[in-house]
Amino acid sequence: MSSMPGELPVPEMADVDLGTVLAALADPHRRAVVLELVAGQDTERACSSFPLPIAKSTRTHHWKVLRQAGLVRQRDAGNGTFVRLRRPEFDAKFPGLLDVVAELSTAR
Amino acid sequence: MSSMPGELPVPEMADVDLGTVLAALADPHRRAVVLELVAGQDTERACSSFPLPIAKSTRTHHWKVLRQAGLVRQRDAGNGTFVRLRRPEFDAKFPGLLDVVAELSTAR
DNA sequence: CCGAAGGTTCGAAGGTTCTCGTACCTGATC
DNA sequence: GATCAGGTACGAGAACCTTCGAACCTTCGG
Repeated sequence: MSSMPGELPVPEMADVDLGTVLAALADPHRRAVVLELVAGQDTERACSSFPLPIAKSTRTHHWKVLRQAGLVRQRDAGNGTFVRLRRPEFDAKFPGLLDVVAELSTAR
Repeated sequence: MSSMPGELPVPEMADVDLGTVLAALADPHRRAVVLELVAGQDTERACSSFPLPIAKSTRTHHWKVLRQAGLVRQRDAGNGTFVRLRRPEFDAKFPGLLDVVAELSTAR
């Protein structure tokens, strides 16, 4: 569990389980978010910038799931929070997974 | 829904949703089964040949989930049932997914 | 015919997930 | 200071998932 000022705690990548990752990616809302993050390279994005048709508290829940699955890192800036993929880290542990899922979500 | 003599019904591959697939693969027991099937190429295997530490009725449940996720085809031979991956079909719709997940489940 | 092996169906318990509303907090803006 | 936008924490409900046991079915081997 690393935690810097404003950084919400995330699990060590070594402790992240594949099953947890797949479960996190199974939800359409979360997959949509991850898809946008992948598309935007590893840039940081405001959490409020995702057009999810769900309540505020539900969004908070989904961010938590994504954090705990090791997919994203979240920074609290007082007003507004920001997310970014744990890109190099995640790919080191699960090479190819993010790209394949992003590819499959986009292509039809 | 195709169904031949002894073949349990499976969804059309076109109707299979990525979320459903990822959810199916999120479970450790089911992932273990899929992993073995991938390792054994696309050979058919007896359902009873998988060393799962769970009750009979629970196994039945998991086979159903895997069938409905479009991952396997199951044949009922009176005594004993048999499974095989829907390999060429599945890869056509979700290229790379099965290989990546199998790879990530094996390597550690 | 009888039993054992392999499976399905059913119902139920226990846990988890997704969802929401309400209350509350923090920074920026008026 | 009041207000607003963005978020979190908490509690609750509905739905779903995993699991099991009990009852039942079918086939094969004696």
